[in-house]
Amino acid sequence: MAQDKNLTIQDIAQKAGVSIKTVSRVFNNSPNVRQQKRDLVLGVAKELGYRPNISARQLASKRSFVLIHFYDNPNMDYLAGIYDGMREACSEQGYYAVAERLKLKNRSYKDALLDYLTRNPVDGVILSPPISDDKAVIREIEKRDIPCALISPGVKKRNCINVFIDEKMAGQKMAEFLIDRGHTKLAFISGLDSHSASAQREAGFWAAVEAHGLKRKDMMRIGGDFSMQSGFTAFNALAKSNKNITGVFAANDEMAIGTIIAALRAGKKVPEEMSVVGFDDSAFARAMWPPITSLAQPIEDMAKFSAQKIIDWIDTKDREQSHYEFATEIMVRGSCP
Amino acid sequence: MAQDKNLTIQDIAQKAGVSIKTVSRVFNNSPNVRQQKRDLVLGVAKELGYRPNISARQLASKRSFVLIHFYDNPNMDYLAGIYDGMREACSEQGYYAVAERLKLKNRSYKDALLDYLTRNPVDGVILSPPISDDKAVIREIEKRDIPCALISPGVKKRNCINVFIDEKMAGQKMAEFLIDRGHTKLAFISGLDSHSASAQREAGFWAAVEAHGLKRKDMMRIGGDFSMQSGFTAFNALAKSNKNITGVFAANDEMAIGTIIAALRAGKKVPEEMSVVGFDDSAFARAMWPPITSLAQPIEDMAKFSAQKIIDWIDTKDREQSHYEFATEIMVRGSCP
DNA sequence: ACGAAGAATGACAACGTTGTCAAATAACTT
DNA sequence: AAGTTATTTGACAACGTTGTCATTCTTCGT
Repeated sequence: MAQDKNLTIQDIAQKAGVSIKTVSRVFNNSPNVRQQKRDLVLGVAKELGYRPNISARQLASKRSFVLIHFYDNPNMDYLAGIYDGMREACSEQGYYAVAERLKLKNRSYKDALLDYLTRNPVDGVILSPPISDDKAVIREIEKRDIPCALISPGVKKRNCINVFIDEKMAGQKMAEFLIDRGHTKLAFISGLDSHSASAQREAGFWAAVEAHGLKRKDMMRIGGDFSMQSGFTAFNALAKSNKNITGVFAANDEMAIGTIIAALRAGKKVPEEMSVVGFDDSAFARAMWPPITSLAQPIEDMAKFSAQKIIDWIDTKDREQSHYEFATEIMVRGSCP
Repeated sequence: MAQDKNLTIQDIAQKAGVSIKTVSRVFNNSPNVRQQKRDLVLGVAKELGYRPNISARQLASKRSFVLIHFYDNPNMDYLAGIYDGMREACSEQGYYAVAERLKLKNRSYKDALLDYLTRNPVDGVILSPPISDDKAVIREIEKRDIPCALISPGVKKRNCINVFIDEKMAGQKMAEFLIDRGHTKLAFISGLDSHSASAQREAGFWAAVEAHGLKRKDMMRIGGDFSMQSGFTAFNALAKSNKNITGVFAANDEMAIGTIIAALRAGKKVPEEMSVVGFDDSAFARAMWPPITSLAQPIEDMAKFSAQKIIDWIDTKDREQSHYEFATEIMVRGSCP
């Protein structure tokens, strides 16, 4: 198998003794092909190492074979994870994975979307936070009957494929991780309000506080914006208070890093005098020193799964289900061992 | 202009009163079309908002309209810059920008390349360090007559488009920046040997030392590998020596960050007791605290330019020149103000 | 065992470009 | 002004698929 040469459907059809159209049907998972022929064709194709010509497919079918990921969160780690996952699913099925930033801050982002959609037809869409919660965007996509998957949406939509982790439970797990290690005075550093995930993580935080009978007045809640910078300021707020916080839970890794650096500058040892946990398991969290204990979500798997489900949806014109929850894992590292 | 509807060459030809083929010629910058007709066609096309159908083009011409960037340096900032630059040039010309990692560490990377090239035909290639110095890769690409641009190659190749900055001069500039601020005891933290850029930056460093009559024995040279981790260890080496180094030049930002964090942990203030400069002007260098003084190269422009030149090369079957040098700039920030 | 209905198959024309090659036109030569 | 040559144009057949629709096989009910 895996020969070169530009084989065409013609070649396969000839060798298998069937018509061109039957081969085409097999490769499109179309119904109405006897299993026996299907196997025959697949066998011959594999033997000869045939790969369909995407351009011809696009031209004839008027499909684009493009799956696009619209995002507005410039976290490169996260994006790379999604892209890799998408690509894995796509390349198996002869689709293209594409990513495009949609800046929600710009007033005209909806026009940009429409513009993009008319200029570059796409067969499926994946949205990540915060766009997975943008009703206007989702509406436009639904209006065009484009299959759509939402990664970690704040509210699940019934017409989309929803792929998510239990953010609240994850938040609770992280808080309990701190509590289990003896910390009773905790701080939560929140992210941007436009990301509903931050609020859910916070809810989990408070649920853990409640469940373990800790006093709310020993807790602190500091508003951040997911940036390293806001981690610095958060630490300053912490230091100014006399709450004697020893456990910090930042809603993402960048803020955790910011907190740790500010702490180091202030001469406070991490984790000896203060433990910090993050969220996202980013590359920098691993590279920091101390490396940061963080919650890992299987973002690459989630993206791959989303892409796979969208492709199924395109192929079958029907999707089985719309809710898929993924498991998370705490990566224990030096910042809170 | 910019109407919707799927216009075809046919429509334009009709409205302009010329043949389909003439329109095709105009859109391919083919020679042998009277300027008058060219303008006419272009005008009509613009008025109607025509956009060529890429699939049909690919199918008929057997070109892929794909420009691919092969890389093996997982620095996301750098990659994103290159990708954005490529995409800008590509989208103007109806090309696709694609990126693919080639892991030089894997013994089979050459097979992976060949595999990729036969599976996914590409019209042009852009290589970034360290791949822009890999002779085997370059040879395979030349063998297939695929136009190729090298970004920051260690040695320029005459059959490729070479796009670069003067690494040695840049290194010298950074070292002199430290010297100008009164530092006389300097350290250089090198990167991986496989990146020739690191050696050139070091050469610049020593040139500056020489030019300013500083004593070589007051200097330190510490081997790193571009990772944050190696920045930590570098600082430790620094601290152990009794050279009393006050100015550190790291061959990239990650190592500069590592150095600073290690310094903070050791209770050494940056920049008060020690100044640190980096290289690359990465997002994290800007976000750190203190933010890091770093050398910015116009990587996005360089990539856009490379893509543009490759497309010209494809179109005209001939390239004008092969060496293009870009200017750099020191971004002065808190780590060495 | 005979239709009727449904499932499986194939012939052939799209799809929107570019390549080829011949025809028409312009630009020189002498 | 006629003969050459170069430039410009266009007709028509690819390119490798899928859509449509007619045809042939199955299966099932009676």
